[in-house]
Amino acid sequence: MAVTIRDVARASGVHISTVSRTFSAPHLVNPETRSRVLATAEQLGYRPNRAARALITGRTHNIGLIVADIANPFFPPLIKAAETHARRRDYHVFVADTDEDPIVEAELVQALAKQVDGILLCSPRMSDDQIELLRREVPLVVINRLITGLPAVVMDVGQGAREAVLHLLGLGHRHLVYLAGPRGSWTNREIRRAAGATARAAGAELTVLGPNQPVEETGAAAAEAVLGTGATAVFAYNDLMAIGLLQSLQDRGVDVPGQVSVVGIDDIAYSVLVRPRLTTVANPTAAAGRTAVDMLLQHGDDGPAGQVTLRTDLIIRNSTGPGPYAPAVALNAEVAAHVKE
Amino acid sequence: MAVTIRDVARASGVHISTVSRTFSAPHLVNPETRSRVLATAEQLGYRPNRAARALITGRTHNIGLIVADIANPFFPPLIKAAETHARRRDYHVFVADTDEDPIVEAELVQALAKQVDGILLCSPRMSDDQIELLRREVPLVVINRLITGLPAVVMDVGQGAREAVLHLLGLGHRHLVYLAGPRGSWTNREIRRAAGATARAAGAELTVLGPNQPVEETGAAAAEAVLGTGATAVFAYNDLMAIGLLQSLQDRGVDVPGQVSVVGIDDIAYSVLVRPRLTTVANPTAAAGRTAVDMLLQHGDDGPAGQVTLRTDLIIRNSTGPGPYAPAVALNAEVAAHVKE
DNA sequence: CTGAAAGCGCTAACAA
DNA sequence: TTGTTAGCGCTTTCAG
Repeated sequence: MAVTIRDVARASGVHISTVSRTFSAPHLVNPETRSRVLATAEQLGYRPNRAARALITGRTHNIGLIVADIANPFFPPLIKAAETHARRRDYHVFVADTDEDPIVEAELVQALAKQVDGILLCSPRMSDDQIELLRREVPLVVINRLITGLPAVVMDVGQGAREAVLHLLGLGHRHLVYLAGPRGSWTNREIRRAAGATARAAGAELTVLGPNQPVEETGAAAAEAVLGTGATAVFAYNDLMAIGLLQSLQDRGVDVPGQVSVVGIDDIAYSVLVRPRLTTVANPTAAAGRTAVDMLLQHGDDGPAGQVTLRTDLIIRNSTGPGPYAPAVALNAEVAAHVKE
Repeated sequence: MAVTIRDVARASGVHISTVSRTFSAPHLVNPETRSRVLATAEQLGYRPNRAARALITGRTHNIGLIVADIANPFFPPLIKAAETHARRRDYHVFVADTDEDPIVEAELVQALAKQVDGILLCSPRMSDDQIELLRREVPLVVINRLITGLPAVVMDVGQGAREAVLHLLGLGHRHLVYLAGPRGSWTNREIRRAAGATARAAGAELTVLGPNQPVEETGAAAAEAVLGTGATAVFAYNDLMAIGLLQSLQDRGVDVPGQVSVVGIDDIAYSVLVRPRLTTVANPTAAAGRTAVDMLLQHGDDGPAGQVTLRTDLIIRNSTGPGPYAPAVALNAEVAAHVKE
């Protein structure tokens, strides 16, 4: 089999515990001995067996990352950032995909629990109670959801939604559609709440269409319904749906943003690849991934769990344009004041 | 700490080895005893510690999956398929991203080697020698690359390239551009070779532009160069580049496919989201992911490594149209005969 | 600073 | 069918 600590000990003429120390507590070993051990280890190609180490230290140096759908372009940048950041801290990341299914999600947490030092739950679809139960089995950090007492990093989609609605209002739109996301999504609730409050405060109408699976197809399929409402602007749960809608509207001969304005959320890479380029609320997914890893690894150091909120940014591109009403130039500030809670 | 095999043994009044057997060789234990053990295990919430098990069996039940860039939409469907398929066989998947860097790639293999039962190398950028060295440390299955003696699953991009070029030729194009992919990519070499041979056999011209990083930006940046060649059709290393080029051409007022035809490879989800919809060679990425997992897990059973080639399919959409020459209706069959080696 | 010894949680012969 | 006995490769007291 592979070369073990014993081989190194023998080859360098010391006891295995000295070899062990050389790797896990170098300062406790004589510099000369240390370099000799290191040299033979190097030469033999020795690499500590993490499973064995985990057995005794109780730390696996693995992290679990559970996402709703790897194929959704929202996740890859987050996964990538988390993985790279974790690796830099000598951790490996297990990635698992739940296919948007809360049952699978719970099973995955259980399956991974003993294999990892903690799990990053990204956009979980489980109920709060469910998560509450699971957190006893394994340290959890939740991304894109707020649960009392649980460490979390969320992207402030509420603020983003508010800005987006204000943007639309300022453009002269008075009847908006919110093309909702999936049931069980905290993000979806946040957006809906914030968008609703903002529209209401301005005396504008907001029609909610949904819930929907957060994929292009549902966006495209919603075109008829959107047109049926008579609204002149649509705010979608994510860019995927916004893009699906955008293309579907254009395929029907509806001009965007001439007749209908469309705004998305996430700022996925493809939002600049469609024409018109998509106006959207940028989510700091990479930062969220890194932050979540940090929170998980600090877990225990600073007692009670923190909750970090990351800023979002409205990026105005070409899928939004003037609405049928007079541009409410002063509206932005005015409404903002109202809305500020 | 967590509940161990000893707790279960005590609680159910048997020896730990009986508990062990209940889980790893159920048929060797009395049905009554078994159900009793199972019941207490269930009740105590016992879950075998995989690290401990791995230590003795030598099998971690983990698989490593190394990809060039998670954020490249080519990979997520493959990752997802591999992960789901592996999980069904009770394996977990470590996903790692190399950022297209062969050095990082090699380091990752080494780091993961002891943690996993094998590694799936997807579109590796390393040299053959490098990979040859690494395969001694850990079982490897390579995706999208052929290396003598190494199990591999490849998507037949050569055939796809041939079909694509024939399609273009049949449309009346005689001067094509191949917008190349990254250096070190086997896929890139295959495409180039097949496309070149096919064009040559038909007496058409093929200009190669590259190598390039396989991202939208380079596709967009290549617009000028493409126009400069005077070619009327472009075949890109992947959809990302094709889409970047497509939009960049349109932004310059060049009609696609009116003036220039564009075809990509991969058939990523976004290829139908752009207008015109992209003509492309569909790669069976999900099947590749599943097949690779199977090959890795069968490793050893059937001795020498197999090499599986998966079919690709040309999907004709709207980014390709008539070229300046007479449509060579009969050309397809004719050239195909020539090209068939 | 280094060696000896005792396990981490589990499996795998071997006996009984 | 079940219990006993060794470890897997490593860390961690505790002596020396």
